[in-house]
Amino acid sequence: MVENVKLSRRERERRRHKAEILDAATELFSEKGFHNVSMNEIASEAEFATGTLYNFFPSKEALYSEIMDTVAGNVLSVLTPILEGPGDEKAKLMSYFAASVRIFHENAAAIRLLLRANQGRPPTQINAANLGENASRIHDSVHGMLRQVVASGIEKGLFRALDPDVVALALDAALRTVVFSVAEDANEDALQERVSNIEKLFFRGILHA
Amino acid sequence: MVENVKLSRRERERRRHKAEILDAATELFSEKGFHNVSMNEIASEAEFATGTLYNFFPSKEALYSEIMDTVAGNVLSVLTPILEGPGDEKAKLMSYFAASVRIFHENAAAIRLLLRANQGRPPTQINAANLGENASRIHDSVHGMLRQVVASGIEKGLFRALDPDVVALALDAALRTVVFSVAEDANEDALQERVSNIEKLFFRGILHA
Amino acid sequence: MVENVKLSRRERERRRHKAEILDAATELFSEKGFHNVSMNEIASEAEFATGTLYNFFPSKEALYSEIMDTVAGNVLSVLTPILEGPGDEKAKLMSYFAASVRIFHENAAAIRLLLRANQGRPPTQINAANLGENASRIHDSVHGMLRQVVASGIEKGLFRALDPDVVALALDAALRTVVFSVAEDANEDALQERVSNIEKLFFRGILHA
Amino acid sequence: MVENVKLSRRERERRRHKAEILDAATELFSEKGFHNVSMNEIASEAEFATGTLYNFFPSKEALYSEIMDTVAGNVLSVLTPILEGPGDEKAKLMSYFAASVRIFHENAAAIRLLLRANQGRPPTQINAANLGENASRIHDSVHGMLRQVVASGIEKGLFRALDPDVVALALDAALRTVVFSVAEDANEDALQERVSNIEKLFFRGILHA
DNA sequence: CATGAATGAGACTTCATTCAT
DNA sequence: CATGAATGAAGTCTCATTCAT
Repeated sequence: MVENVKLSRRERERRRHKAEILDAATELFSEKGFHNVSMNEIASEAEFATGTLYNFFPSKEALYSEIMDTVAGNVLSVLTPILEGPGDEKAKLMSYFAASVRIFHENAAAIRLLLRANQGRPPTQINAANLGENASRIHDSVHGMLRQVVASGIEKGLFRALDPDVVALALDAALRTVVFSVAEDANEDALQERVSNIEKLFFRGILHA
Repeated sequence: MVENVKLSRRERERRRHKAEILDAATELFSEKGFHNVSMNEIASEAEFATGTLYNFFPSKEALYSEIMDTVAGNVLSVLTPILEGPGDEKAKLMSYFAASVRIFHENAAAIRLLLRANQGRPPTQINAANLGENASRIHDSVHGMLRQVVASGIEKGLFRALDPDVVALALDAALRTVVFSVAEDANEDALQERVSNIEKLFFRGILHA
Repeated sequence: MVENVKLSRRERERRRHKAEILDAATELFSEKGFHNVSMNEIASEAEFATGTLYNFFPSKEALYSEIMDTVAGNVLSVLTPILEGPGDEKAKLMSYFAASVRIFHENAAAIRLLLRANQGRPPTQINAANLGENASRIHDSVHGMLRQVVASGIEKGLFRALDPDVVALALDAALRTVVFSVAEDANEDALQERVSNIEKLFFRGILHA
Repeated sequence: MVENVKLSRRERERRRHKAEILDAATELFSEKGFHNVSMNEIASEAEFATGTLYNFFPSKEALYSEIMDTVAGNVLSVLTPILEGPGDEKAKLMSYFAASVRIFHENAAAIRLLLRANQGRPPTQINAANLGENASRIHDSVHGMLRQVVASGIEKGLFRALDPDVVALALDAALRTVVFSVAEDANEDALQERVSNIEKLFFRGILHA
């Protein structure tokens, strides 16, 4: 990003402050849930005054949304090239598994929040309007790509002829659940070990004998 | 239920009213989430005055808890005999799949609520105290029984030697997600069709060739 | 009272029930204060349904008032003949002391409530309207009679020429405070012993050498 | 108070606002009693929004408590040096009388509230917990010091051998009652005149002939 | 009269948001 | 931009009172 070059001190500070707020909010939301965290609490954790938050975000929901957008961007920027790039379907799925584990360790709190925001498909959870829609969008995106990979694998005769939608759903759900079944501070090896079980399970399940 | 015989009209009305409140609350909670539903809203939906709710439940949380307890009881009363009863492991899992589909159609709104309350393992979502603990308990119960079935199948040489904990987690997550991926008013056949895909996927994945 | 003779069973029951409610209420009010006792609580303690209370008293305040009126009647019916009857002033005061002690043991809870309701002269305590006015009335009555006795004693040259209003106030306050400084279940002898100290104190204070 | 020097405008305003709230609350509580005053009423009287009160006091009870603590501090800071300082017992009592009158004129509303909160010894009046405990503490403190003075006077042969506990109780009760028997806006001379009657009464009552 | 569920006004309290400094 | 006191709408819960049975 070329823009980094010409940032004034003011602008750099501004970004740093915004990031501090986002970090504090992510941590608190992840820990206690959207409704059990007040703006005062976030401000205090970020070491700013309450009003300052409103210089960066027009509302509590906007702050929440921005967290979601950020993590969604992170996740998609990693997963999209893998799932939509070149390569055979089995390899894509393997990369997807590996990448998911990595992303978890980088964005633990935010992802935990993301996952919790919108479990299945159902309506909004955060508020009646549309707070969870970002989370939904990323789920849908990943799910769509995953389904495409599966469908394509089936077409090529690589995978068994199961409903790609169901397979993608199951794959994603199982992976996410297992990844988040380990404590947040678990070491990555333990996690890898667990995930490899899912790989074995699924590959045998979908691959043609 | 023999007990019904001896109930006074008063008592019968009281139970009916309580049930009406529970139904209204379940519907609203499921739709909008715990924090986005007010007691006034529930009362209004149930066609009672606000204060009336407090003749049945000491607090909003207690009302929520009772919904959770009820659905937990329903689910466990169906699943426990299946998973802990007699029979070989493969048959148990098949029954588990079938039963899950059936329970969904009976308790749709409440289960949707249950599932959403506490996704993975993480801390509470509803409030800092322990509102989601019922949901957790049932997840843990089902997961434990499932893991036991898997472990037992592995011991007998029926299943491949994968981590039973991971397998149980994946199985449960995939099933739940798929079940709830269909619209609430979907017909049962479509659901069965989708679930049968999971069966095929998993059985091939875990059964010894 | 002749009326007792011809009371139907119905009427006798009614009175008994009313008395039971009054007793329960007196006990509770005395213990926890007017605002910390609910009508449900009183009903429950008296072993009646909530609505039944309203067959006897039009409101919570009326119930409270009736307690006050009753105890006021009791107190005045004992004290009035003593303070306004015949006899010299010193003897009247001595009888007043003795009678006060006796009344306490008979109406402990209610009097405790009475005393607490309206301490000095000041405005209402119970509610903005006039709930404490009964308590005020009896205070004023007793105080007036006492002042009259003192004034009369001064006129006759029996007592020192102090302000009768102040003397009456001090006498009454000191006596009440001392009487209620002993535990509710204290034995009467201890109480008598304490009160005799007040007698000595006051008589020396007001009698001419 | 040197500390005032370094207070920021913000801090000064904050203190002023807090004082305004306390004043409004004291006035209202004193007039109508704790339970008959709502937080909205206090806010309105103090010309703030309801929520603002909670920036200063965590609860209505805390607000009440702070009033009590303040007046208790005022009273004790004046009375303690007098009753526990040097000097003979008769002089102490005379100073105590004079000081009580003075304190009344300075803290009228609050003291009225204090006196009313807990009349004799009995349980709590304000709420079941312990709201009145401050009032109790100061009563007990003053009473204890007074008793000590009386006991000491008796030992020295200055006072007659009466029960010091009873004498202290009577003294305190009589004084308080008389002090509060005058209208809040009475002039101090009238009050002094009344109190001097109590002095004469008591000193003749307790002093050895 | 007795019952006790239902009512709904009103109390306390929280918290997202604003704004003067 | 930063501050943090002020705001006031909204939420949970209590309780005196009513009324159909």
